[in-house]
Amino acid sequence: MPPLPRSAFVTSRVVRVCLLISTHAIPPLSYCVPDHLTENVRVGSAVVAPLSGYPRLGIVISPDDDAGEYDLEDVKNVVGDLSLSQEVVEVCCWASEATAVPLAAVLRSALPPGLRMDRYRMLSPSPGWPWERGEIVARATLRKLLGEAGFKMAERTGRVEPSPALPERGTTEWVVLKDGEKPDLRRAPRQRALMTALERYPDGCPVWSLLSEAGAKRAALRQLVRRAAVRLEKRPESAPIFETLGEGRGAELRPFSRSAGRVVDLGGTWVWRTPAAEWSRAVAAVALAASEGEEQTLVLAPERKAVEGLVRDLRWLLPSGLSVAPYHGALRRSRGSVFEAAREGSLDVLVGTRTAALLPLARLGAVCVVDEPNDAHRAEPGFEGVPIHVRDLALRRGEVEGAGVLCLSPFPSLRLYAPENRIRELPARAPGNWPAIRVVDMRGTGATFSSALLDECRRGVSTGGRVGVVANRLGHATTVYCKGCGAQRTCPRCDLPLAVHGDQLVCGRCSYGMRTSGRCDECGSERVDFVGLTAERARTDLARILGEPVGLLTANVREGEECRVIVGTPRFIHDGEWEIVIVPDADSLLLGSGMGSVERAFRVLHGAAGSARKRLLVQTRMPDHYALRAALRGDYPAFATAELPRLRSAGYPPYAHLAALTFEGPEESVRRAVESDLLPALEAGVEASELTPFAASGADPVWRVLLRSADRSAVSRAGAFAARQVAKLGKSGPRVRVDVDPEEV
DNA sequence: AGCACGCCGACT
DNA sequence: GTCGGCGTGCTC
Repeated sequence: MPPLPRSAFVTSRVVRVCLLISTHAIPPLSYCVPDHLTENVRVGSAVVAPLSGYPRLGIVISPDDDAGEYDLEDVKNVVGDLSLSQEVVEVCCWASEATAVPLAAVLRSALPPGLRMDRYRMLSPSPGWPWERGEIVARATLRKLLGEAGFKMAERTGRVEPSPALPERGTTEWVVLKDGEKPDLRRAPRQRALMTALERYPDGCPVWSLLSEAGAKRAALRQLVRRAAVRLEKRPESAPIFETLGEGRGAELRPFSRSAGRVVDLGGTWVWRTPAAEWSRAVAAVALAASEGEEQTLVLAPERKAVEGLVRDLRWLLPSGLSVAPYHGALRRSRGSVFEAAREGSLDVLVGTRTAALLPLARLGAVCVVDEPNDAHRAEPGFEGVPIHVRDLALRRGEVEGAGVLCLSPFPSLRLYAPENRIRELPARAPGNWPAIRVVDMRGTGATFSSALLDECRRGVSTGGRVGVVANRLGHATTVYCKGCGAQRTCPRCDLPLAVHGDQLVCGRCSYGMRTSGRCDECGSERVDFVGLTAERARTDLARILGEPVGLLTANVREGEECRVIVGTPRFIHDGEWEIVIVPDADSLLLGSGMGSVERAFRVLHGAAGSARKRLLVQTRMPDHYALRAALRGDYPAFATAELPRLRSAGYPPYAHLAALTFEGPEESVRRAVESDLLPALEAGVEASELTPFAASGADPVWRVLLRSADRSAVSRAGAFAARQVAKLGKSGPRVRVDVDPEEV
């Protein structure tokens, strides 16, 4: 059972408030709590507090009993509907420290997104103003009628104060069945599917939901409107909170309930190596176990699509009487009501993307991180969201809120799985099917495609099966290796693969650089080449040789989906169903220069095997590579045992922590910021790489410094320090992005 | 001397 | 985020 919550009410007269101004320049400030507010102010409360005489919004982050001899201002008011839980505040404070992101920015991501921060409450209107006391008015309206100076005066004198509003409800288009004669739909299967689905909803159904349920396009619906079988109408957007519908389907969850029960009953962090096909049932079992103890479950999935799939599955898997809601960016305005339901405790299961990781839940019982190693679980630094992997937030939340945390993946990230983390493991579940494996040794061949590969494609095509060809991700840093012997250019100091930056080979760890040379150091061959077969090239070459159209599936391109042979990036091949899967260039995966590239290679190969029904063919010049061998056997523990010591000796997470500082600006200013400000200020135990030029995207050159330490908080402190220094230089100075423990360097 | 402008630090 | 203080540099 989770521990009882500590008393959240603040007894002290002074509290520390983090104003919601995202800058490194304003630390949390102390304010007095006036008597009439003591009942309402607690850790997590959203309050109005003055800064330079202006009322601002902030979150109470702690009591402050020993607040020096300061002449403190009073907290002006408490904003209802917005407060966070004490536990979420604690996790936010930790996340701010861990990521070097201002606390205000982290707190914002725990508040409902789409919050209208430009709303003001009319406290005491001047005579003649067209507003009533208590009315909510937009800032723009106030400015227009009062003028800039008049508005500021109104703020200063306390006639208005900020009062953020939850996003207003929008409207949704609904389909309603019309009375009367049904049209003849014998030759219109799509329309028929729509009608059958719609008959289950006598009161109508939102268009988007009906279309996805019936698997139909808008065109089919339009036909039905024309035939007067249905009509469309706008209705106020309803909260996307769904009742569960499962009846007597408990049998499907039974194989999972024992493990799920352990997570919920014992708490703590768990990994469960489970194939993707079972995630919905595993999550449902956890949610069911939590709901039996009257607790809520937070499910975190990497993308919107995965969220929606899980919501759909959970509706049917969980017994009726529970509620499930999705939460992701695309839901826009309707997120407000989900936020509210989660916070007040009326929602049983919330399934969301990383934007939901910090959402306050009244009685959090379990957190599930679905597809744990997926990079999409982490926001890119500099974009919306806190640049930290959801798994790290979930672990911390579980600890603070006394909730069980379950990470699901057939191959958890090693930074999670490392035994030093003392994370418990549930009995792994084997994939239902493992294909026959064929490894083609490409040593001594200059060809891209072996005859075995081409035979396999032809066989697949002739027997009517689908063939999936895994190509590498596009635009990733490549390395250089010898096509004769398979030897790779490595850093003489670190023995890690060198990455290509223009005509330079650069070590991602120590910034050692050398020029590319055309000859192999090992065998003298001149067949030194860039690693990496791009998806487009694989597609055109294969199509030419096979004399057969070949499809292409990547994040940006979807072409020829009906083809028998399809080249795709790992994600799209893993999600598909294939008779035969081919990895034509395993080496570019195994030889990647990044710290996680071997781990990623393992996942791509393991995942490729998992998505092949009959056969997996892999071309390589390193047939004995430990990661390749372990992946093709589906042996994750063997891989972890081999790879973890490598991570340790290379000084990568979880054994050491990195902060990647990316500066943008003229060389001189960047050098000054790094060499005279940052480097002398580094704590003992934090080492810095040299300042290296980095691929520039805009007008200004981009530079990168890596900080490394065994102590995670030391690198993030250094990162925050750099951010503060650069913030002081203002617009004229360089810009910096801090990425603590990036998934990739 | 008097004023515009920009940088810097304080604000609790 | 917003303001005021202060230095610089230019003008009357």
